Amino acid sequence: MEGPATDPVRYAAMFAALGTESRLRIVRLLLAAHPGGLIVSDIQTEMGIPASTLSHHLDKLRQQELVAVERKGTFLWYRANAVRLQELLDFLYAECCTRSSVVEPTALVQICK
Amino acid sequence: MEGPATDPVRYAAMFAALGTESRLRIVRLLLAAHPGGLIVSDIQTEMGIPASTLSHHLDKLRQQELVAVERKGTFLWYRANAVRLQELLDFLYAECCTRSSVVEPTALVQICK
DNA sequence: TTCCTATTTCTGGTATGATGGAAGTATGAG
DNA sequence: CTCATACTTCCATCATACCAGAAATAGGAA
Repeated sequence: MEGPATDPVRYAAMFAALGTESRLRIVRLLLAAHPGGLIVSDIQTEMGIPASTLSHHLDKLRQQELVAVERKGTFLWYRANAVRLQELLDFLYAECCTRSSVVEPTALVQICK
Repeated sequence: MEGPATDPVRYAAMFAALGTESRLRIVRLLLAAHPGGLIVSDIQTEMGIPASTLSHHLDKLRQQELVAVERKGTFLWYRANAVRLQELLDFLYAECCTRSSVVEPTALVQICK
């Protein structure tokens, strides 16, 4: 019954989850590896941080559903959650565009080729 | 000499600045009032929080340049910073679109009318 | 000047968050 | 079963963030 989550509390929590360099880098890694995803040890190698610290960050990203995880044998595969990222992008875009004319619609599309 | 700020540290800080309900609501208020902006006491009335608390939030948003302030006589007028918001939106979009194919380009444009 | 309003800064208390070593759990191999 | 690997949870520490009353500053009016 959650709905599309128009309430600012959830979006604030999502922004907060992206609000550290470590977690933002993790999301970037997962986006670069999308849709295949990455296993924790590979993320750890890339990040260069202790396993427990990384696990905490992954947990926070998972709480906000910015990433999803699936076990395959011994390994846990993390991947970026496209739906939530799109929601976040839509929210920010709608705020800047619908509520005001801060952002021009055409500006964004050019970025993606 | 700052440049367009492609580094994730700054974007993480910007996300963090939007990562509380209070500050996200403030930005929404300023976007709704764009480009005129609002004075502090009007924001306070809308938010229902103490002046000192509000001032701290505004300071944090200003540090990340998500809002700008200008004094006109006795009043301080705060307004949303279109440039920074656009940068943030572009960053998120570029990550989701260029690095992967998480987000379809067309999906966003429809939102704005 | 004095007074009033607007807003910030000071100060301190409390809570939340980040970090990481150590121990625990889960899965698969042999 | 034992063992090894992958990852998490437990636990503690430290830093940062949030909050808000009180005091200070800035500007304009009289």
